[in-house]
Amino acid sequence: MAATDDRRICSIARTMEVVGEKWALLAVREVFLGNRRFDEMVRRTGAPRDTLTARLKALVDRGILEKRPYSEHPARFEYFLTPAGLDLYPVIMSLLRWGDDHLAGPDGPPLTLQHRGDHRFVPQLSCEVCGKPAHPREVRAVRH
Amino acid sequence: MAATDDRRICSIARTMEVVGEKWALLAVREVFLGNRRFDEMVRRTGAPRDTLTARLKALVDRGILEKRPYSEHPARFEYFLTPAGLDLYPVIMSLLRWGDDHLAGPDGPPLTLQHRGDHRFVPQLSCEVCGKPAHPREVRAVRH
DNA sequence: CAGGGTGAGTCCGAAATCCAGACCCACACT
DNA sequence: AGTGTGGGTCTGGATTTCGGACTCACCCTG
Repeated sequence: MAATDDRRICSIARTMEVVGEKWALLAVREVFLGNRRFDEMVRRTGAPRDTLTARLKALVDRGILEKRPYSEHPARFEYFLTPAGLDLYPVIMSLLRWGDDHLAGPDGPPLTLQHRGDHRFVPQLSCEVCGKPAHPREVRAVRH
Repeated sequence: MAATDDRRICSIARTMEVVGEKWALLAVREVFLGNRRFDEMVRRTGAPRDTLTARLKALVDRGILEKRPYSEHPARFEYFLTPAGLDLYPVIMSLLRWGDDHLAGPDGPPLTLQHRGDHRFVPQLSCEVCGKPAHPREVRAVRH
């Protein structure tokens, strides 16, 4: 009977509420790639203009993007990443890595990345404290 | 006029198609936390039973989870991560880190993690090639 | 000046999804 | 006999998403 709301209080769930809606992360991806304008994002992502409008607004409201005019009069805008938005980089890169590893076609990953100009960038999870790569087996959750 | 489909071919988009639907990643989170059963996942995530049924089926079809019976006759099942599923760990941890950094309440992050039993685990993005932490500024996309 | 193009949206009705909650069935426990 | 549990299915309504057409203000070209 008890209306058991054992729903986990969790940073993952909270984050998903902010960036988990359809097209939100692809809009952010475009900004990371330097595409800051509405029409360009529509073209690159394939999102309905409608939906993209709503997502961008939400991302601005949530402090992930910042909307700046680059021309008044024909009022035109560009979207920039805030510091919080920049912090989504690991999320984007982890998704990219997984897709590269598990969904790449015969001609390999569609996009190649370079790190510090001198070697291939291969995203990986590590531990900021000890600096070593991290694997699920080595991590334990501690109820607090 | 040209029906310009400049949609980017991209591992991020492809990954989102697989795990980007609502509740999919939270179901995966539960399995990482050791909760392998349907009812438990419903309770912990708050997802509609319906939707969760659909997600689990999709995740199994996509090779991210594996459904194993742990009792026949009252037919009962548990879900396990496949190797591809385990590879989602960085995605989950990156989302967690972002939530910890940007959405935590006054009493800090809801969940603490431990790495190799002897220190706090703080998820971070690094480069597998050079082993160093990676920041957006240091990475360049190369059209190929 | 007419015609076309661009950027950033808005509006529309149709289609797909998601939702809460009720229901179901097979079994175990008391 | 009655209650509980596990893993669902069903239903009907609410919410989102969709593709495409439309708008509006401006610029550029001939």
